[in-house]
Amino acid sequence: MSDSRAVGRPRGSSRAMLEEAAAELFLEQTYAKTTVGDIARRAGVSRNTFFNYFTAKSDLLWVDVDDGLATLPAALAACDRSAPVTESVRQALLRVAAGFGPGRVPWSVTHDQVMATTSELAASALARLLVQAGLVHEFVGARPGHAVDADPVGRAFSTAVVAAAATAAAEWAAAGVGRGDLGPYVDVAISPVCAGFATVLDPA
Amino acid sequence: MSDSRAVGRPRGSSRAMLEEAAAELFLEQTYAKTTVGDIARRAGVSRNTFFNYFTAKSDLLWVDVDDGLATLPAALAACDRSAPVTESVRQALLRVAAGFGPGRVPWSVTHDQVMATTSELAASALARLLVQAGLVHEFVGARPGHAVDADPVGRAFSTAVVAAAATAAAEWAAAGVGRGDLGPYVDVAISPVCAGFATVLDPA
DNA sequence: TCCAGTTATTGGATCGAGTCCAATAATGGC
DNA sequence: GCCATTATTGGACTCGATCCAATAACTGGA
Repeated sequence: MSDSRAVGRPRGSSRAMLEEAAAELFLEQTYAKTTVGDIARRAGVSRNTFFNYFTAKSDLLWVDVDDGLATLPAALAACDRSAPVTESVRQALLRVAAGFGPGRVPWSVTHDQVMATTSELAASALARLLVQAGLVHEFVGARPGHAVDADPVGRAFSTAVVAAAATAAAEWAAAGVGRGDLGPYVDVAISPVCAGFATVLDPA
Repeated sequence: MSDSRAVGRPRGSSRAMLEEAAAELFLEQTYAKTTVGDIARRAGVSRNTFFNYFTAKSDLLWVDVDDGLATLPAALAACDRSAPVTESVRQALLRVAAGFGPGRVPWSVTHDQVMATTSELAASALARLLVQAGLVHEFVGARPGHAVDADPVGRAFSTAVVAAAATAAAEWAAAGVGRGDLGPYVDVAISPVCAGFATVLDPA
């Protein structure tokens, strides 16, 4: 799991450079009015190099979010396996949410300018949502004692709980200065979902 | 609310023509490999004319879905206002789902070929999901006795329940031949969500 | 019949995201 | 110095989407 970057031409650029350049430009102009070419130029690299680091321009809106979301698998794995599934998922999501304090608000949601980019943002948003829901569903399905025929229910739960959490995150970000931590927002949003599915998913 | 198409040059083409042309091409080639130009050519119109009828190529994946979703406002309005909110929403969604029988499976979900188009489909999918969630949320918020400070909860409920319904629809479509009506799928998926939020949203 | 207003259709130009490929640069190991 | 490996680059290309000006087809009225 080490670098394994001992051979070949060393990178002359970095993700961070591009992220910084993009952040500047998104402030100066809008997200929409900033082209990939602009970002690459300011970062001092070729347009193609940009696509060596990011698969899409919209990735830049999610750098912070993706960092946070990356902790979900670990949070799920660290759960007490004797607790009810819904409770485990709830705690895992809260743990992920705990990673976001008032100061750490991702690009995708803060600046209203960005929000104008509805369609492109929607695409990238759902992509992430589905990935997280998939992780949760995998976790739910792996629990011993989980009935196979309850799978549709598990999938519904996974999607619903992640969607609720995402909604909470959106409200938190929109709350502006004075929003506290993300945790409480998520708690309020996902607890009813977990409670509702508890009777169906958790062994009697 | 009548035609009001008495003046001006009459349309030489129609949405239906383009939809048919697209359906043929999606079968022959993939969705991905079919360009807007292809569709327009087969329909016998200009490429620009296509964009007079549809705002995006992806709209074609959702013609059936959009028809069905259009009935949601009416279904919500027709609800018994004395019943608990969560129950009203549940019934409204089930009524919308009832519009989809085994024979009526929309393009967006049936053919696996289409599913390959993840990103473009995701964009259009979330757009629709958010619209429906917005409608539900509006409905929930308009209920008398709905506490204003419960608004975040209402929003979480709206998003979660719509997401669960969408998941159910996806499973239903993926079930292949022999899938029955959409109703039962949706019922199983959204009932726990409604139950979970009932204690929080419905007046004690 | 001619004209004005209205709407539909069209061609052409333009932009920008994303992909592909072949050439080249910079490293480490031999 | 040669080789395998990896990063970077330029260029060409496709395609979705937008914009604009021109034109076609209809209406009603003078």
